[in-house]
Amino acid sequence: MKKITIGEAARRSGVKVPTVRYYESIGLLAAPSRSEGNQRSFEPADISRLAFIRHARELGFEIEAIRTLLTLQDDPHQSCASADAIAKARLAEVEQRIRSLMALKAELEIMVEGCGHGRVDQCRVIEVLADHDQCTHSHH
Amino acid sequence: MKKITIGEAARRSGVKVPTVRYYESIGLLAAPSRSEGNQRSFEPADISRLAFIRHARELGFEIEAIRTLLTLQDDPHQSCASADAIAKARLAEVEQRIRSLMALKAELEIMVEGCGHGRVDQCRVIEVLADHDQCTHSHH
DNA sequence: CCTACATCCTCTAGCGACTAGAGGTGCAAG
DNA sequence: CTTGCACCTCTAGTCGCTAGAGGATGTAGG
Repeated sequence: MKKITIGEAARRSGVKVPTVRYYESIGLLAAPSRSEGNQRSFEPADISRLAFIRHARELGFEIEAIRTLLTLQDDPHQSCASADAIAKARLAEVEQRIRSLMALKAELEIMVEGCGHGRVDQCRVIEVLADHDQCTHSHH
Repeated sequence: MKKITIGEAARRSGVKVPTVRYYESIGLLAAPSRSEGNQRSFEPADISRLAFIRHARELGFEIEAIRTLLTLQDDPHQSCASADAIAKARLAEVEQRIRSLMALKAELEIMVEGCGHGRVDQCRVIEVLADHDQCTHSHH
């Protein structure tokens, strides 16, 4: 088998080189074998694992959640109830975050629209920040 | 004038006690005068400033942006162009983040719906994570 | 006045998930 | 053989706090 260097692994998985080493250091990725010159030599399976991690991170899963998802992947006979629960929890988080950001968006739009582009003492941006009661929503 | 303790200031502004000290340490809030026993003694203006900071943080502004907004508030004769620019930039960020989260939401929903609640080797959650090509959107 | 207790003080270290940099070694091409 | 990139380890920094240690101060009741 051909040796996959860390740079190659990074390029193929889309995870940065220092991040690969970081994942190894926290035990998310098994320590690969080393070449004579002490350089890491990865297997194709490591690339898949890194891609899995990267994808999960992009979806906003936390490292500990990914650790659980990975142990599930490692043992395909387990029930996928935990995977389902993790994904559902993440979905709920995302939905909550979207709602919250929509409220922020509305408030920021009011601030920006109200700005007369004059001096600060007439600026709605500063004014709204200073006085919470001017918020349309009591979201936060 | 009556002395406002840090606990009182925290309660009135909605900023936690250690956070008030932290804001002072990074120069976001001027160091208040001290009592005989070396305890901080705040002015009403400090409470307003803290409330301003808190509100801006809730809206997701970064500390450095808030620092700029505060210097604008301190000098009301300045043009509010920078305040406007900061708020606009934040609005753009929020809009981008919402778009991104909507895409995530869609993907998570597909994962969760596809889960047959059986074993991991038939689980759509794990499967989608392992294979990025199964994503409906190429958002990330 | 004494005691209990809450609140205050400073300082350091930790969180998550990396990222940056120093200082050194390995390796392949020209 | 030398150039130059990729690799190695290790430490420290990022952001915005938060937690805890260990001690001083302030207040209310007995």
